[in-house]
Amino acid sequence: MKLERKRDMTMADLAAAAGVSPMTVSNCFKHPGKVHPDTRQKVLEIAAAIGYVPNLIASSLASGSSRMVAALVPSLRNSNFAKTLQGLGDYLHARGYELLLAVADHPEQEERVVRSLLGRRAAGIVMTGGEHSAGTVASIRQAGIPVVETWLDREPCIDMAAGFSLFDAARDIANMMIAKGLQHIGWAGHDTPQNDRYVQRQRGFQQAMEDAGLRSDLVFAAPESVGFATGRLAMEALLPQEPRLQGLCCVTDIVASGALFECMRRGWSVPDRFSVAGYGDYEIAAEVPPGLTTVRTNGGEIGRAAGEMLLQKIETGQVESRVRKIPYEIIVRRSL
Amino acid sequence: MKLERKRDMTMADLAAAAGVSPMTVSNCFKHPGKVHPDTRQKVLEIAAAIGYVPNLIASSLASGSSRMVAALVPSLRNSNFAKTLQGLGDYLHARGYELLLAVADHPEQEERVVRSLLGRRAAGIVMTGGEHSAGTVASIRQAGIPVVETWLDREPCIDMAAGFSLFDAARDIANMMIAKGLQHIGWAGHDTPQNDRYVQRQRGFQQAMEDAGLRSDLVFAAPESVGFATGRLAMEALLPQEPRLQGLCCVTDIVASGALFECMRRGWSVPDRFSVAGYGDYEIAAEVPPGLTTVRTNGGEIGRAAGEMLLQKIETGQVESRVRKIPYEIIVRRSL
DNA sequence: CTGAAAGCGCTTACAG
DNA sequence: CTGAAAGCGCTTACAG
Repeated sequence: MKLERKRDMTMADLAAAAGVSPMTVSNCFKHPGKVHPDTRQKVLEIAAAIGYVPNLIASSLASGSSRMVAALVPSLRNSNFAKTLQGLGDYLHARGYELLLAVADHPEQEERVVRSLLGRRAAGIVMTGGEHSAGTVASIRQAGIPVVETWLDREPCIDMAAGFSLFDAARDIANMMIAKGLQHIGWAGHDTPQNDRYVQRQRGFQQAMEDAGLRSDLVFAAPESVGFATGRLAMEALLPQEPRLQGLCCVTDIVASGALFECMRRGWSVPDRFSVAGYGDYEIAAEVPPGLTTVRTNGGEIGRAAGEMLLQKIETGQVESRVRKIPYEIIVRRSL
Repeated sequence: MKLERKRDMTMADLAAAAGVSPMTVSNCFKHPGKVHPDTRQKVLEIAAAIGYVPNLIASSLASGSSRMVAALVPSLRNSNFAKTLQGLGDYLHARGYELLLAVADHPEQEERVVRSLLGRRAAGIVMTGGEHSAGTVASIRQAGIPVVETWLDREPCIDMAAGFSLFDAARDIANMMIAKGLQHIGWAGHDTPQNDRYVQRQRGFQQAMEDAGLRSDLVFAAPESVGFATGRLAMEALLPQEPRLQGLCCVTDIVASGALFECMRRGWSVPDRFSVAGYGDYEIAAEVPPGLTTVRTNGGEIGRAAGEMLLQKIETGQVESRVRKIPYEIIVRRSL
């Protein structure tokens, strides 16, 4: 007994049903202006009636264009990336492109995913950050596909970049703590040399401390993933090192909220007894008592800009500027 | 002047370079056992050397199989979905399938996205929840593609389902509040009849209250999106209605955390002055003082189960059981 | 405005 | 173990 594969309804079937040639059907969808209104209406009606769904795989192969852009993020749990993806998706959809989402949180997986995206002939790729394995970069270069790296505003980049300087933003908020008169400030971050986005922030903090002639080595680097617990652990680790510790500069608002929670548990008033700075301006920043002073980034705009650059490059082969700066700002609340 | 489209390196190119026929090349990748080890090694070496990337679009068209499963989520900001996607992705990748992620947060967008997924001939679809527009359901049925609806454990479903009863879980935790002796309990949720997952939870809460002979209409439904602010707004709205209010049962841990923040601001001790129940056991539940009692769901397992059912259906045409129950549990901390 | 023919880059039986 | 031929469902110049 042989399993017969169910055959999809095809353009030829629709053409037969409508009494026209397949290529007239094709034109009805792709170049409506080229076919007589009556013919078009009839074809479209019959298509709807019989439930014809154009095979986009065949379409891509024949046309050599997938009209599909891929976005690669390291994690789905970060609301910043969610905003970037939203901004990117909205831009692409409005222009008839689709967004294919892929997740890769370590270099090996990234290489696998990139190969697959290239295999599916994505029209362009949006990546997160600027750290990629040599294999990934080589595949992309070889394929000659347009790429935008996001949360980055510097060259060298593989192709294009949209974002801001994570280093500058962290330095700015650390400087704000210093300007408040704090002298003993710690950093709560993540021990991951792979994650360049975290490394940049830590360096920005340290630069500010050094420039002010303050101790810059009160650094807690979470060994595992970074989260609410990191804020608590940082305080537990740093206070014994420096009992005069007056504040904590955190790699994300989540970590900062965890530090605020720890202050509540200890009954420490914020900012009188202890100050906390965040990064990201997540929703929690405005709600957690007493309100978190933080860096507001514009993830949505980064996504939109990435989409714009990518489509420009895809459609014209070039782009106005390879690097687009998306400003950040510091939002002052009551935690420092 | 004519723009010449850059041609990809093709299997024929690789075959020529290796001195074999294209179909031997194809076999090297797809059926390695069918080709002599020496030949295979040579082909693979040359492929790597010249940077050949198989065209998966052509492959899909020729073979009639995309080996690509699509997942549709309403939002990227929910860490529960992130876990489901992770569980699903891991399962699929281990079996040579890939995960295509799509986001749709309203019916209209869902229909568009589903049409596109069908057009790209996804091998199966994982959806979130059980509420879908008639158009979406019709397209899916017409295509005859396997579908798993997640966060659901009931029939009727379009095809298959994996999850638990959101209603039961909410009723259970409300019953726990009642068992503690609380009599005046409010609900903090979302005003969205479209979001069946929220509606089910609210009904579960109300059922518990009614069964206990208590007032079940102390309900706050956030008009906009639901978040930390919702917890605060619910308290502000419900307290005037019922000054004896003793606790709040919340649609998510985020909302519950917002309520805890409001208690801190008011200087109300939890749970003595006020009790709070969450839903989801997000990371914040264990960290926010004094610890949130909540429903722990198993998003990762839901994703894995969905993948398992889907591949079974894709590969064998049938499935052991159309509905798979994934248990939840109540995690007791100190907020009630 | 409409259509016959060739081709996109693979895979699938089927022979050798 | 290897390969010539047909075909997957579209689109693309090119004629009519």
